[in-house]
Amino acid sequence: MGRGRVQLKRIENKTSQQVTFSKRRTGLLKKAHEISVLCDAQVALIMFSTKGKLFEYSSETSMEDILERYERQTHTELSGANNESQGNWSFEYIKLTAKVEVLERNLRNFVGHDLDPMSMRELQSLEQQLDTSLKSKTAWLARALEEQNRKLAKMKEKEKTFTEHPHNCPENLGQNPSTVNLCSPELLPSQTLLPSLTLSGNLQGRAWLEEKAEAQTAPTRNTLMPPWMMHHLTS
Amino acid sequence: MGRGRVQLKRIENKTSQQVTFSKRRTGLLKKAHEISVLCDAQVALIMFSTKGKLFEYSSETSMEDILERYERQTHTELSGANNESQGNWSFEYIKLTAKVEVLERNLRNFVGHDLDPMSMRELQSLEQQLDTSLKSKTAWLARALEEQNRKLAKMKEKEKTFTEHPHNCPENLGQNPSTVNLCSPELLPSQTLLPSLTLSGNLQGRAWLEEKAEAQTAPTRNTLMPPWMMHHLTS
DNA sequence: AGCTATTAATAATC
DNA sequence: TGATTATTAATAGCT
Repeated sequence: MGRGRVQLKRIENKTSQQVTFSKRRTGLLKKAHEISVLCDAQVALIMFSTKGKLFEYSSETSMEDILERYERQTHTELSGANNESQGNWSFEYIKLTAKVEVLERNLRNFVGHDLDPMSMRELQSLEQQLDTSLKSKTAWLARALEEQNRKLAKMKEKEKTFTEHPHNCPENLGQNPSTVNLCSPELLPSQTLLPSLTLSGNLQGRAWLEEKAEAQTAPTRNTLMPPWMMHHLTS
Repeated sequence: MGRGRVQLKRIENKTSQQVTFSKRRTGLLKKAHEISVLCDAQVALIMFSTKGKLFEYSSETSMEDILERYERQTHTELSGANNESQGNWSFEYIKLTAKVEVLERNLRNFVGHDLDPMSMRELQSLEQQLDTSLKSKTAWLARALEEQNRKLAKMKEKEKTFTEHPHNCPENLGQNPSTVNLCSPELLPSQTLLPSLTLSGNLQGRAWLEEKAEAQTAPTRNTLMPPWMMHHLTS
């Protein structure tokens, strides 16, 4: 809806990208508000500009409420270990570590391979790979934690027996083993990380956007939305 | 943009409200996707229909990532007490967080771009930076691990002693408060991450890290958006 | 920032 | 729902 069609592709010119972002952002916020009012829907919209600036909209109920509801509705099936309990911190840390490593590896790959078009496309699957990687790692972590906990539980029990003789053991030694120990040797980062991800052979469906971007090849004017997005359109 | 203007007011007729929701939802999702691609923005959109059905969109990076980033950016609260080990942890964690953000941004930048020689050099610098940072992080972790392992060894020994001499209770085991415990409750991750950190000097001033004020749209003419919404448009 | 020429979204209707 | 069409709304390209 401007003077000429626009193809769904990243605007390279920083300035016009900025301008477009500003205009479309306004439009998007407006439409988000409209649908929330017209259809009495709860809407949360979060946008980060390239420079990292945050823009947000949330319908009547606070953003936090909506996000909470979202988490509730999505994270229901996931392991309840997501609570703010002990393991979380270390878990998050390890997660980040993994992420960095994968990112790093890919960057290295990037540099080393002089960035041919293939690599570029492969790069686009990075996020998905990250997700996968983290998921596996999570499983692994869970197993490790469980084992560790079992050990600690054993220890604790022994201590308990121990403390039944107060005169012999005045201190409460149960504090330390009461928490999951993420520092066990098995959890060394280097060992924690999964084997390197293969970049090759991960092209499934990712090139979709780019292909659509070059509209010249597509005589049919099809929807501008990628297939994966259609999933959300099912009502 | 239909046959007649539409008032920004809740549609009473349930059926037409539903129809409108369906149509506009599609449009909104599409536009969210478009702006994310065109302007290389991170976008998260969450919608709950009146009936409670969830619809969502998130640009490339996962929804969780975006929401995380959102929380990080909004909740600028600081955790109060920082003891030694805790401080280290937080610091490292925050550093990692920042790093991931930078990495992701750069990856996003590279994808779809042709890497010019300059960028290439920047990339290498980034990599170096990462190595250094990761090395220190690893070193720290190693130290923590060592200590933790020592503690465990002691415990085991104690256990052994206990088994052999039930009435003998070794002292000061696991009492060292400075002992690194990755699982200590005070280290809850949910307690905040600082706003983005600069990774270090040689990353600043890069073309791809360019910090520029966003060109803001400040509609003087009162469009359909209520005043309170304008807040989001304020720089 | 403003100003159009145009395209895109969509309300009404079938 | 899904398609069609008449209209309005959003905006790309400029200044």
